[in-house]
Amino acid sequence: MSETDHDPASGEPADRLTEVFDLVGPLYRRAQRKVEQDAPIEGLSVGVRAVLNMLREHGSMTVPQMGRAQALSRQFVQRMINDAAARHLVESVPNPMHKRSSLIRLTEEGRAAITAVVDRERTVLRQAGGDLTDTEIATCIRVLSHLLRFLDDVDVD
Amino acid sequence: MSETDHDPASGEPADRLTEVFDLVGPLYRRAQRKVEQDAPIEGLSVGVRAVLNMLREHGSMTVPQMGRAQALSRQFVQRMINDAAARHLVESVPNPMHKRSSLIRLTEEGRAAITAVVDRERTVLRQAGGDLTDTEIATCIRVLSHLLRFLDDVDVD
DNA sequence: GCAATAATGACACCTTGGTTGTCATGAATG
DNA sequence: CATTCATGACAACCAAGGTGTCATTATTGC
Repeated sequence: MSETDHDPASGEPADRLTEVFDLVGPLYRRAQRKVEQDAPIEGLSVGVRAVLNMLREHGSMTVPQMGRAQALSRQFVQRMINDAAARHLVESVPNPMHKRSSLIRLTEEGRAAITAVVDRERTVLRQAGGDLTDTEIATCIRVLSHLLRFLDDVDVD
Repeated sequence: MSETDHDPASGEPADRLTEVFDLVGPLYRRAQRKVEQDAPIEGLSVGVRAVLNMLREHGSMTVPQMGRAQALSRQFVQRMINDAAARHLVESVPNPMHKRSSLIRLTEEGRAAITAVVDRERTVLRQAGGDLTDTEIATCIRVLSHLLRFLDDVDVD
């Protein structure tokens, strides 16, 4: 049928990259649905989950830092953090570096919650991994990171 | 800065897959922003772009078919198609297979629009490709497809 | 030390991708 | 022929995420 009129195997890398992005969309949507259908146990919205996860892997940071790190608007991150704080998942501690913007830190409760969620996700992903090799996954990560870095010049706020 | 100094690359493939999804989110958001900041020339929303692109690569299909193909709700696809139809980017032609549900086909105008958008995106991606090899990209596509297929059991509608 | 500037927090509002629910209708199938 | 199923249309709704604005407070430059 109307296969790619340009031979994919020999084609420009750019064509293949289009394919990558055609996959990223559905993948993102489905993952999001899976997560929010799976994680209501902790009652974490996707946004809150995201910021908690940032804190989990990066350690304490300020709100604007988190926004920049994920190319999310400062205000959005703030809202998520406020939400999380209201549930005692994070707390703000004075920041020795910046007087005005305090560091956000996971509470024990928060750490427990995000760890539980991530662990649950990992369990699912372990099945999803299937026959994928480490090398393949590493390559995938490298490609995606590369693309992400390239698109990184967007400025929010 | 955000070196992975605390994140040992040890481990289960599942851990690496978590990384993949951690990349998919930001990538999706940024790509979306790039697209909609780049494509307002044609005035295509992300949704309309998506359905047009489906028609472009797959040929004419019915609305429910498109929904199933992308795990989007029938109604959402319909809205996008209606939108596109209102702008004469698609038209419905009688379907020899199903009397009731007509085939949606790209108009010349629609084909021109989606082709222009995709081409423009390709140009950007060509730079983004950089030093990525075809093999790497192919691997990435394989991994993502695999994951997508795994998450595919979601049912909408 | 003081004025100018930039960064932060707070809050309100908006857009939009996407779902769900419902209904009428017309087709497919028993 | 009766029933079921699929489609289109439309409305209500939700959540992710952005934008605009303002007051406040640091930080910087002089």
